[in-house]
Amino acid sequence: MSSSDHSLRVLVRKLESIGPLSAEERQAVESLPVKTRVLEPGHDIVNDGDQPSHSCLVLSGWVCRYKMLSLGRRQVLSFHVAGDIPDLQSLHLPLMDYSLAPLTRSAVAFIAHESLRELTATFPGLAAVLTRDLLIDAAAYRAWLTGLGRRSAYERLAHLFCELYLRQQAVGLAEAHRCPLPITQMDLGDALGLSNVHVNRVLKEMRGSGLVTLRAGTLVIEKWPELAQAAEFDPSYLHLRSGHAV
Amino acid sequence: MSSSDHSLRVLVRKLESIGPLSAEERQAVESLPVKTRVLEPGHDIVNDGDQPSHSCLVLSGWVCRYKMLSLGRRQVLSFHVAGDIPDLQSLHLPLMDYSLAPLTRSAVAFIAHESLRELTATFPGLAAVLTRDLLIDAAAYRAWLTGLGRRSAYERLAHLFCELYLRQQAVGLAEAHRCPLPITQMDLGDALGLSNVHVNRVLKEMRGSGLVTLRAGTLVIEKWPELAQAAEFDPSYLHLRSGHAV
DNA sequence: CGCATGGTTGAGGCTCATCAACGCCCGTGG
DNA sequence: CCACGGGCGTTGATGAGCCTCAACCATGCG
Repeated sequence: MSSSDHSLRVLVRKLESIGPLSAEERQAVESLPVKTRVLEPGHDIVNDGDQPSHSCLVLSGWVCRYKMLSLGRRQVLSFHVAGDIPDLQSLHLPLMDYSLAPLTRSAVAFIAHESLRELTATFPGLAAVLTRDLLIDAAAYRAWLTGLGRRSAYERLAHLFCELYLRQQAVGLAEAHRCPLPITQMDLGDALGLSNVHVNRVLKEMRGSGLVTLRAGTLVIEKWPELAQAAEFDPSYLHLRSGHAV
Repeated sequence: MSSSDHSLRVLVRKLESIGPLSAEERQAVESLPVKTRVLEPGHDIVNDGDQPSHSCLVLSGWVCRYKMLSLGRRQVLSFHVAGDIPDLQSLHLPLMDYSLAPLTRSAVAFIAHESLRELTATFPGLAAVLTRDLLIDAAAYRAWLTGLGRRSAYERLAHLFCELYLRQQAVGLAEAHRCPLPITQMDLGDALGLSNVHVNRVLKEMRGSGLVTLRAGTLVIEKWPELAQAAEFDPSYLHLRSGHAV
């Protein structure tokens, strides 16, 4: 079931934000066989403990990785937008150690591991880009870890906003000074190790200081320099190819 | 400058804890050219922002990854023991986004990226094992992230102890119910997002409840089941080949 | 012996969690 | 068309968990 509507272009765009692709490589990516689905929040894509035979490319909407603890405690590990393949690592590490779920209505394309193996065997350049993508992922974990361990609630939110803006900009999903952020304050809290109540209070404070406004699923960054400074944000961990002027 | 004393056996042992190696692969790893050094705490191995041309294999002692923030805030991202190559990712991601430092007097072997590239080009099986190692690293980040975000101080310490015990057991560094842990309470705090004072208090509490004792650089696990339960510890994220009975 | 490093303990305070109530928006069904 | 309900955002009150500061102790080393 090939994609007739070029939905795989979001993947090409993402990979090109990481490293250059040849025309052949672009072509090979775009003709990957996929199964497309539209998913609603509340229905997980893959679960902790699974051994999936496909990986999941996000085509639209927002998806997150998360882990659960007792007493309903949830930790969101990352957010994903169009172009991301959050469970790419299951190609090399069969057993899932986290779950994957849509946070909004999302379209995803399932790509068989077999297809990916064939692709990377044929195009070592693509294999290298995908490896880089996995390692950039790890760099993002390091940044989040630093935030959870040593940043205040205010700094954590500021840092997350910087990251999400730049990542979306890199794949053409952001406008000047604004980008989509259609997730609940609960989800933000679960990502930042905070309660939804406290997220709300910090957002109010940020709004008051005129740095950032989050409303109706849109993030508006009014003062990028101040925001980046408050977050001690250094974009190098995203390892983006392009500059990121705002 | 080859290793005359087979110091690379620690690497073989580590890689075999991840996946099987053929005799040729073992031989190839053991004959990697390396430069060995002994390093003292306080002198970083690699720094945030560097673009190293070598990766660093730990031969003995304890090494950590860390990131710094303003006001002296430090976040330790991982601990490493003999057999680990903490900055292996610099082979694919040239720019370091964290620093690497010894926590005790440590012996390390520097392996040129060029040598590693040659090795993985010749032995795809080794390339696969190294990739798996990088991804297991990411799994550990996820476990730590969950701890920092959603676990109490007590649970975080318990979880860390479980991880460090099993990882050392996997490469033959642990005895029954005990293993080395020669790092300061300050370092533990910087890893767990806690102050050294609070680490001290929680350790006292654990000692009191008879679960775990940490003294003179040795961790003694008196009640593994209770400890693992308190931590909600699930070892699957370590993706070890062997079972891990205690 | 004196000093440095790291471990231990107490007092007080701040950040953030929890609980609870209320308002808004929007979809749904009578 | 309106009543109802659920999800989400907002606000207040209270308290737990952990931090900071500061002092003191134990150990090891020159």
